[in-house]
Amino acid sequence: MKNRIQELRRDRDWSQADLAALLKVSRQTVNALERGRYDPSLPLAFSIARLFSLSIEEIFQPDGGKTRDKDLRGQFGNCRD
Amino acid sequence: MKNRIQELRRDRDWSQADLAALLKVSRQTVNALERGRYDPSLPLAFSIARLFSLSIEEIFQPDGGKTRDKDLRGQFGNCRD
DNA sequence: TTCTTATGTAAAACATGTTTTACATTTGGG
DNA sequence: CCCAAATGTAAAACATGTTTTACATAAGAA
Repeated sequence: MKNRIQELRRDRDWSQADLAALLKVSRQTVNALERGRYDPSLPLAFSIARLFSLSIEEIFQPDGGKTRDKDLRGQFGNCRD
Repeated sequence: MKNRIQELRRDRDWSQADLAALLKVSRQTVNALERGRYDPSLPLAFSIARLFSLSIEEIFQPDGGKTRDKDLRGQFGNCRD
């Protein structure tokens, strides 16, 4: 998943710490999100979208990561519950 | 976070297992999401939205849960890193 | 150069999301 | 009633997201 958090933050001249405070998460979380180390939870994604007055889709874009199909080879034919 | 997954699934006459297969997650995950036991990851939310050809915002709605402010009393005034 | 702010990183602990296995309950059709 | 499919639930294990503490580095201002 790609995101435009850094771009949107810089447009507003906010530091990572500023943004973290507004979102009420740690600065490390903002840093990790900007650097693509992991994706935010859905609730945090909503907070981010609201803060920037954009839709989630305008900020986050599936990029061939987890939104793409998993590799399922060899995992079928035995799927009892 | 509220969601309309069950409604959208029933509109299409799919079982939870059908939907799980389409999303490539377990049936228990679909059940848990419908029953509001937890929110999906952002990537899974995207998969769900795409499957139903809707935006994430049309399916998921913050409902006063984690999207609302945390209780921050007494947590400020000492925020060194 | 020194001080300060901003940013990158790391490890541990903890919280949340997901799978697997397994079983119970409900529902509708025969 | 009986049977099958659908749904609800639970515990353990594992994966991912988040916080806390702590430190390193870069860059700019004084």
